[in-house]
Amino acid sequence: MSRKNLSQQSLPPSILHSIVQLGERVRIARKRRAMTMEDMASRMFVTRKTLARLEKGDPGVSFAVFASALWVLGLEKDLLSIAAPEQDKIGIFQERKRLPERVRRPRSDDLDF
Amino acid sequence: MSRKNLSQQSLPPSILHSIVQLGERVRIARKRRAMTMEDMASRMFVTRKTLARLEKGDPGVSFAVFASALWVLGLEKDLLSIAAPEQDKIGIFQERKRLPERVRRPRSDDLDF
DNA sequence: ATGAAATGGGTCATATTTTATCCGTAAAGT
DNA sequence: ACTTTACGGATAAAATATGACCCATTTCAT
Repeated sequence: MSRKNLSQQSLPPSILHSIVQLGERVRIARKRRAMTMEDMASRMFVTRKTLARLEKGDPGVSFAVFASALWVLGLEKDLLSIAAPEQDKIGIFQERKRLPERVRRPRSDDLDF
Repeated sequence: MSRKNLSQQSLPPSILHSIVQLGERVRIARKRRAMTMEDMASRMFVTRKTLARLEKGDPGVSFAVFASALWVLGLEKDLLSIAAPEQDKIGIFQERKRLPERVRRPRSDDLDF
């Protein structure tokens, strides 16, 4: 009903800071490429104001807007450096912790290799 | 008025693919940490359904939701590997191209160093 | 095998984003 | 210096995301 807790409000400050910083980076990259906000926004299929919100670090912009910006800037491959399973130290450690002390031989009939 | 062109519709397939892939990565990281969707969602201050949309690769989820997920997973530092100005090859190249052939000495009175 | 718990999916109400447009200001190029 | 233009801010309307609550199904541990 009331949607009391949107991420925007109770957003950890460190996250908000990261988002603001990413906005600044998008702006820097755009300027380096000598694109106006209008130009870039149209290539992203959004309006100038939406791009402005992104560059300002508004946490409410959709992920698609952010991804589109990276795409227009030619930086879309950066996306896939996020949460890569093979780099996830915590995840790998946790996974190992769940392995059993001793392995049990399967019940002879369901050998799947 | 009509909001004809939302990013969701005219979204380059390669971007959509990246978003879907990121969703899968979030799901993998969550499972590795043995968290239920309900558990993780509550730590993110969102509902289970919103987290489900994220893991499914819905481009419409807000950037805050995505960032919160990374934060809960302990992967928030990954965010800052995106669009880093000092790694932006295209940007650096474009910037250099804009430098003038020859530098002009400033008009003597406005030396700012 | 069995039962509890996790996940998937639908609907409705509401908050928020996004668009479109106008105008003022600041900045850049000539 | 001047003129063009990019940028920033307010508004209203439409589209969408999000939350809350429902139940069905699957998955997991015992």
